[in-house]
Amino acid sequence: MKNVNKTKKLIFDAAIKSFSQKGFHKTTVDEIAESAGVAKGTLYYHFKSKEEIFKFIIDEGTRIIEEEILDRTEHLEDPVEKLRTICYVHIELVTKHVEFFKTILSQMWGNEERQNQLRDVLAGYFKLIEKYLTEAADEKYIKDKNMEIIAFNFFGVMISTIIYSLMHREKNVKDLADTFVDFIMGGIGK
Amino acid sequence: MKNVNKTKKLIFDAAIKSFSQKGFHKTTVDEIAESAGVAKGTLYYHFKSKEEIFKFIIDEGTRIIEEEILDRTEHLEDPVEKLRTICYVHIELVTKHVEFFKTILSQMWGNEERQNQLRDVLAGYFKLIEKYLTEAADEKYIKDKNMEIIAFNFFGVMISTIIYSLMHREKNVKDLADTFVDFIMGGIGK
Amino acid sequence: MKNVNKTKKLIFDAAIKSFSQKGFHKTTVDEIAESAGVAKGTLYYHFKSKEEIFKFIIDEGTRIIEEEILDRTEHLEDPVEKLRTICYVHIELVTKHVEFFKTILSQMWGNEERQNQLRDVLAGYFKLIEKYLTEAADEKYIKDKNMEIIAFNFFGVMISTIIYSLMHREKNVKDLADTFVDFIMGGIGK
Amino acid sequence: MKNVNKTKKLIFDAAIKSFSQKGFHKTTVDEIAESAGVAKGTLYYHFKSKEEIFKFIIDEGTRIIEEEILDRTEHLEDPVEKLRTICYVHIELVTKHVEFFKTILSQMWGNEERQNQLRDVLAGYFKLIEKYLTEAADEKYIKDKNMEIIAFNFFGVMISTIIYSLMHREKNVKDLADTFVDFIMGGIGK
DNA sequence: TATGAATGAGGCTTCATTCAT
DNA sequence: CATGAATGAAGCCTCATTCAT
Repeated sequence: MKNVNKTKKLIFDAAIKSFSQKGFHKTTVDEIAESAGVAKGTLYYHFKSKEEIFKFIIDEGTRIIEEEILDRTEHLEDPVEKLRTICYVHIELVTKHVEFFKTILSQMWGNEERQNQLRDVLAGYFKLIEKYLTEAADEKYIKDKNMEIIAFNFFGVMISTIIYSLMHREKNVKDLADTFVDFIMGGIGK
Repeated sequence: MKNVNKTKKLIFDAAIKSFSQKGFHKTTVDEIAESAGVAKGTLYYHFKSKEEIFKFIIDEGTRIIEEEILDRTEHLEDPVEKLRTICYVHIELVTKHVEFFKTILSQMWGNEERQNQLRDVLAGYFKLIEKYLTEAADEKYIKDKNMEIIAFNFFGVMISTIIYSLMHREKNVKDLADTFVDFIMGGIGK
Repeated sequence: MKNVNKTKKLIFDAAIKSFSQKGFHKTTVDEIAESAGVAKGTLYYHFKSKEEIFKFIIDEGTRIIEEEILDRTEHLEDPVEKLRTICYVHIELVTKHVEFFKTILSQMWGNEERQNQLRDVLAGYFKLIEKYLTEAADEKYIKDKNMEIIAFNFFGVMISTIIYSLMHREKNVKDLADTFVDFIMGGIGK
Repeated sequence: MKNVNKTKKLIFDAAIKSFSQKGFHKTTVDEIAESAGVAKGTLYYHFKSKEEIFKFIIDEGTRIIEEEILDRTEHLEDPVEKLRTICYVHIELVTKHVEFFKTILSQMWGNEERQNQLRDVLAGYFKLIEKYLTEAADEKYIKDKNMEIIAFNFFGVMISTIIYSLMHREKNVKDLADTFVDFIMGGIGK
């Protein structure tokens, strides 16, 4: 993280924890401050507003995810293998940072400024997935479709996997990932 | 709708409109009352609380959706045709009631009482999709997988379609539905 | 006062007292509420904001002053007599509502919205004085000058009288008024 | 200025600018520090408090004004000419330092310690005007009245000129000054 | 001398809910 | 059934001041 000293990190950690567990609106600034072990004023010294904290978290979060994906895929040659790896990485990340994803999912539907910004950030992330899909299609490994919407579908299946594990407290990453990949690659038809 | 007189219906309509456009927390009781053209006290005469109104909407909404699905599929014989129709119906419904779905999507992730109840309602709805999937699998029309998780994936792809149309203001229901079905049935692999 | 029920009047009275004694910024909403004997929420039920209360007071105050002036002058024929009476009325009012005038005087110099509005209200009041001055000039009772600026000077002399009585705790209205009138009418030159 | 090194002067200049434009309460210490180009801590090294800065400005400001008046009048013999010059000097100063005067005018009405001190300073300034008036009266050049209150009226007319120029954005110093002198010397009566 | 991160009291405002009519 | 005035807890944010470096 850049431009982040110790105190700001404390606030960041406290905030992501609260936002994830209780959502944006239910999380109070007092709570974050107390949880971070700093005074409320300190929080406002480092962030302009509650919204600003949220945005900072989203930015950092997506950055971390994108980095992880790059790290894990750049040494791979086979496009399909890359996609498969992306699936695995996603399931891992989602399982590891469930609360972070829930925060995003609860905030991406409205029309408040914060929510529009969130969708902008996500758009960049979708573009990344789209890039990988296009590469695979270019080399004839997958169907040549409207890759933009396919990228969204990819995201959708991932979401559904979260919901499933949420509702069933399923923690077996390997199984989840395999089902994910199967579905993505082959659909349900015979 | 049962046990719903004229005034209660007014409140219901106003509430769904507000929740859809602004989310649960950002919608105020004053707003609903004003939009419904009744006094705030009246609203509390018909509903115990703001949460109660929300729950009422969710219950009614899912009931309507389920009814629509049944109406449109019960005369069909071919299981795959049924699934295909469900896809179409969903895209239609989502496009028609996009605000209602956004409301659900923003509220299904947290751990507040209201949100847990919402997930319970959704569980019933997932079961319905699962039933159709199982029927199709039983008759060897589709792959025989863990139908529970497939039902969730089905939901996920639908969500992603909402996001896509949200971000691109795409309104062509036919195209969206076709992409949806293709993806569901065949995945992306060659 | 119009559209003012009992509670709103209570708030009005409490607010004018506080604003006058402590100025706009030093007066807290809690204070007004407590002094009015109502809950803070009640205050916001009747007024949109602290600024709104202030504006309401200014509007009512100037209205009362203008009414008093009209009441006391409309039966008079002689223009100079009218002016003289206006002087008396002003000194009386200022003496009676010293705190109200101090509030105005402390708030009329800045560029905040509230302060611009205040000056707009005062402009109307200045116009009233100007009207009387012009009448007197038309009938050759006083010098024919730029009556607009003379109206302001009139106001200025009044202010200075407040300052004087403020600093010397002078309460003799009659004497103050006579000095006021003398100065206005004849200046200091021989 | 005495005991004023470079840094303190920077703060002084920044503070007077801010106080003038936004008033005492609306001006923040951060703002002054930033505008002065120093850290907030530095500001507190040179001044004990925000109030202290304000007081320092008032003291310096009135000192400068008094000096200017003395400079411009001490070589004059004729008392009336002196008064006339004082009028001109005032209008010039007010026009030149309009923000400084607005600051004073907004702060001279309350009962906070700072405001009481301000009135004390002003009292000295009024005494100066009174001195000139008394001299002129002694030599039979102007009416022999209660010179104390006349000094205040003098101030009042000056204030009204500020208001006028504020409201009309009138910048013609010469005209304003002439009207000022005329009014002071001859009043409005015929 | 100078800095700027940290503080926390205190301010304004919102809003779900109640209750007397 | 319906009303709407009243409530007060709780939320977000500001800002003068302090203090360790």
